[in-house]
Amino acid sequence: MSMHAYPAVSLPPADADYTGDAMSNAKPDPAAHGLDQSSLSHVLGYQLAQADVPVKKIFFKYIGQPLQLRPVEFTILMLIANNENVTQKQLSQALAVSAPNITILLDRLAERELVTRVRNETDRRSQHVLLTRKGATLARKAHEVSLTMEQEVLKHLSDAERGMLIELLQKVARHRRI
Amino acid sequence: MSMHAYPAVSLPPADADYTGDAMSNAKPDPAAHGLDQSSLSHVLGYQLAQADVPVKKIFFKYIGQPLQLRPVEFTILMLIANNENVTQKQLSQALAVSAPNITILLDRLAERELVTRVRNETDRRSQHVLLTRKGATLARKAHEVSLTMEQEVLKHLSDAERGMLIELLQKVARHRRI
DNA sequence: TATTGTTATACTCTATAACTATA
DNA sequence: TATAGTTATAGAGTATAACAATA
Repeated sequence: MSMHAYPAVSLPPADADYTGDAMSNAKPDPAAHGLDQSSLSHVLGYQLAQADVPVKKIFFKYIGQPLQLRPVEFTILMLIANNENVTQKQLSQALAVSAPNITILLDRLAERELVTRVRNETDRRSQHVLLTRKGATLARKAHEVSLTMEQEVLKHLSDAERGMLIELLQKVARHRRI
Repeated sequence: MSMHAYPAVSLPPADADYTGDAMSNAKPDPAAHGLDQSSLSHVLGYQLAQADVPVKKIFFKYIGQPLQLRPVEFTILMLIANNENVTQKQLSQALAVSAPNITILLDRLAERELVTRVRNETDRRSQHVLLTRKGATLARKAHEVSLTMEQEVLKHLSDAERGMLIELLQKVARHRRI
């Protein structure tokens, strides 16, 4: 009656019969705050959420605070910067953010004069979203900072581990294609 | 000032700088929805959000809907089930959820008669959170289902890859200080 | 004075429906 | 009739401050 479908590697904390006392572990997870998390160690969603805590904190330190950008806003700027004539519909689909939410997000960015909307003349229902000069400058800065930020996020991982982590996450994300 | 999660985004191309590894033969995906997302491929928070999309979807199918538990509620039940005399403060820290939010979450679980609070007699400021009989039954069921759920979440990964992914996420989570 | 937990408040994200303007 | 985008609204999540009880 094994709890884990996959083989234990070096770090995972406990096995199926582990019932008590998280502190008896040689390397207790600091994130656990002394709690036994063995019944959650196989739950990917839990591990994603735990990993997201320091990642968000570091994002806020490097980009959120200094550049006044939330993650979704940062992502939108990156996508607009790298895609000519992107429409709101495309952003909505690519970001899996509802159309009303995209409207509100772009309203806010437009109010800060970071983006503008230009009506698509070949199909006047849609609009192209563009960076202003100010927006392009901020996007460039944000991308630059993101490179430094990732060094802190992943500083305890080797280059091979970083690549492996990204690749495995993308493999999981591939489910979304369904 | 609240930070909202990275948006759910479709797959970006694989990291071009990653020199590869025998463990995975993943190849770059065609840009989703015709958008170039390469400027985000190195951003871990973005990759976490992507992976979280199918993970959440499958969670709701297996646990969220059938057992009427949101992810944070599921997690709380698991932690209470495996930790005697856990306090709200411990839950708050372990889950990185604010104290007021823990209060509200436990209020809701208590209203469903899944948990009870018992004043700690040695330090009457704190309370121990316990599962009721009904809560223990639900927690057992939820844990059982979570094992099946993970098989679907990770069905595209080999056993070695699953272990590696969990291990790497825990390594990132270890950044947490507090 | 500090800590545990609660209450109150405000702001954000999300989901949905209804609306417009175009096609 | 279908699509792109907007507006309106309600629900849920979370952050913060102020507060109570206890240490």
